[in-house]
Amino acid sequence: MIASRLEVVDTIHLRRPTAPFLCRLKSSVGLTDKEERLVEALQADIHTYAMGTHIHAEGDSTVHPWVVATGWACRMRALPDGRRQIISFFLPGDSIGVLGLQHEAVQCTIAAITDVELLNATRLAEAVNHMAADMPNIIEVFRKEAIYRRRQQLDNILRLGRLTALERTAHLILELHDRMEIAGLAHDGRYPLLLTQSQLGEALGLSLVHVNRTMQQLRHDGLIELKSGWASIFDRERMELLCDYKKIVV
Amino acid sequence: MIASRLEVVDTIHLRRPTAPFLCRLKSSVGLTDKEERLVEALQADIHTYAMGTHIHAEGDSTVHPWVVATGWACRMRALPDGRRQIISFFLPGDSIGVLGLQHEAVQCTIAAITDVELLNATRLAEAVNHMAADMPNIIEVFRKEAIYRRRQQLDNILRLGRLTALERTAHLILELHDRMEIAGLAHDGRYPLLLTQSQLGEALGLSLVHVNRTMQQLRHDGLIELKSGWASIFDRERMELLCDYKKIVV
DNA sequence: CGATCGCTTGACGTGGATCAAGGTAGGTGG
DNA sequence: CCACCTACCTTGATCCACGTCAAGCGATCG
Repeated sequence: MIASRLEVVDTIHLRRPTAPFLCRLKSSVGLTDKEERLVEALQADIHTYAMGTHIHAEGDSTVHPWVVATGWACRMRALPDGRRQIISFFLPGDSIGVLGLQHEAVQCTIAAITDVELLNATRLAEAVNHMAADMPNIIEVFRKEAIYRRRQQLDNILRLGRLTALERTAHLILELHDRMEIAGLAHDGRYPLLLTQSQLGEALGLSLVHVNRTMQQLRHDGLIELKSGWASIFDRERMELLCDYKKIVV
Repeated sequence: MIASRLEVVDTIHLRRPTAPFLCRLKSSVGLTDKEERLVEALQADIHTYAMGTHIHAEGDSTVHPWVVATGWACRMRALPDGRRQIISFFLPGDSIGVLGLQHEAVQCTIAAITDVELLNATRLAEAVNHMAADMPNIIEVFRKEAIYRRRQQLDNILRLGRLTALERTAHLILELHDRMEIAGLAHDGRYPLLLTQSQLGEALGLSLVHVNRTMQQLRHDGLIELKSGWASIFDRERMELLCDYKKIVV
C-alpha cells in the first residue's frame, strides 16, 4: 500500500509537467473529461526560459499565455536609476497572461528567476476568455483565481506600506508557503525557496543586507529555517500572529 | 460666447450629479441613446454617506454597486494594533463595486473620506456584468477601467516599495490630479484635494509629520502649492521627472 | 469662548540603508 | 587535482530617512 502511494506521488509530482497546475485545479473543483484532456494537452508544447531571461518585456502589448510547469518567475518594474520592485511571483502551477486585463499600460517585465519550464496555454486562454460552455470548472477556477490574485496585491500593499521588515518578511514567507502548498509542492511547512536575498529584498522593499539580518532573527526566534534552497516554517501560529497573516480562502 | 460657455460648464460641472461620471465616459467613447438614458437614470437614486462612515464593511461578501457623484472615499485595511493602510481612493466619477471580482476574501473597508454622494448603480452593474449587447460603449469603458485600476495598483506597489518620501508624495499628487482631470474636476494643474495630511500618510506609508515636511519641500522647490483644500501643480515636468511618473493611457 | 481638528515646528530616537570586507560553495579551466 | 572565479551569504561600522514625542498655532464651530 505504502509503496503504491509513493508511486502515485512520484508520478504526479515529479514526472508530469502539468502536476502543479492540476493540483491547483483539483484543490477546488473536479474536472470534466474534456477539461482533463485540455490540461493534458498542455504538455505537448513546453518552452524553457533560462534563469534571468525575460518572458515578457515591458511594453509588449499582449502577454503570451503560459502555465508554469517548473521554476519561479516574477513580474517586476524598474526605475531609471536601477531600483527595481518585484510586484508578484509566478510559482509552478500559476498561469501567466491567461486572465484578461492585458494592456501595454500595465508596463511590467516578466522575468525568469530560476530556469523555468512553461506550458503553452493558448488553448486554455481561449477557453477561459470565451467562456467556453463545455469548460465550466476551469472557468470557475480562473474566476476565483482573479479574486485570489487581487487579494495578494492588496496584501502586498499593506505589507509594503505598514509592516516592519520582520513582519514583511514573515508575511511573504507564509504567502509563498501557502501558494506552494496549493500546487502540491509544500509538505509539513517545508517548501523549496529559490530566491536570493537580493530578490527577496526587491520584493519586500528592503535592502539585501537587511533581509539577511531579518531572516536571521526569524531563524533565531525559532520561527523558520532556511537552508540550501528550502524554507521550513516551524511555528506557523506565532508567524501568523507576528504579521497578522490570514490565509486566503476563495 | 464666453458667458454661454461658462453656463455650460456650470450646468455640467456643478448641477448634475452624473457630470463627473459622464465626463469620464465621454473622454474615451461616445454613447448610444440607450446608454445615455441609463446614465441619466442614475440620478434617480442618490445616497449620501457622511464623512467617516463606512460604505462597505470589511467582510461583507458583496459590494453594492455605486458611482461616486461628489466627495472622496477610500478602500483601506487595518491591522489589529491600529495601523491602517489606504489601498486606493474613489474620486467623483469612479465606480465602486461595479467591476466584478467581488469576494469576502478581499477584506477591505470602504470609507467616506468626505461627505459622499453616491448614485445607485445596480442597473449599470447588471449591464456591465451581463455584457448587455446594447451597451457596447459602456462595457468597453469598464473593460478599460479594469486595466486602468490594475495599473494604479502596480504603481502603488512600486511607490510604496521603492520610492522615497518625496518621490512618493509627488507621485500620488500627480496620480490624483490626472484622475480628477479625467472627471473634469481639474483645470490648469489645479484640483480640490480634500485629504488631511494624516490620510495622505496612511496612503503613502508615511507618518503625518513626515508628510507635512515632505510637502513643505515640494512647495519650497516650487513644484506644487497646497492651500485651503486645493492642490496646484506648478511644474509638471519636474514633478514627473522627480518620481518617474507616467500618465496612464488606456 | 473654550474645544476640537488639522497644520506646523523642534528635538530626539531608531529602523533600515549603505559601505566595506570577508567567508563559503559550486563551477570551470588548466 | 588544484587554482581561480563568481555568486551568494554574513558581519561590522556608520549614516540618514523617517518615526515619535511634544508643544504651539490658527481656523472653525457649537
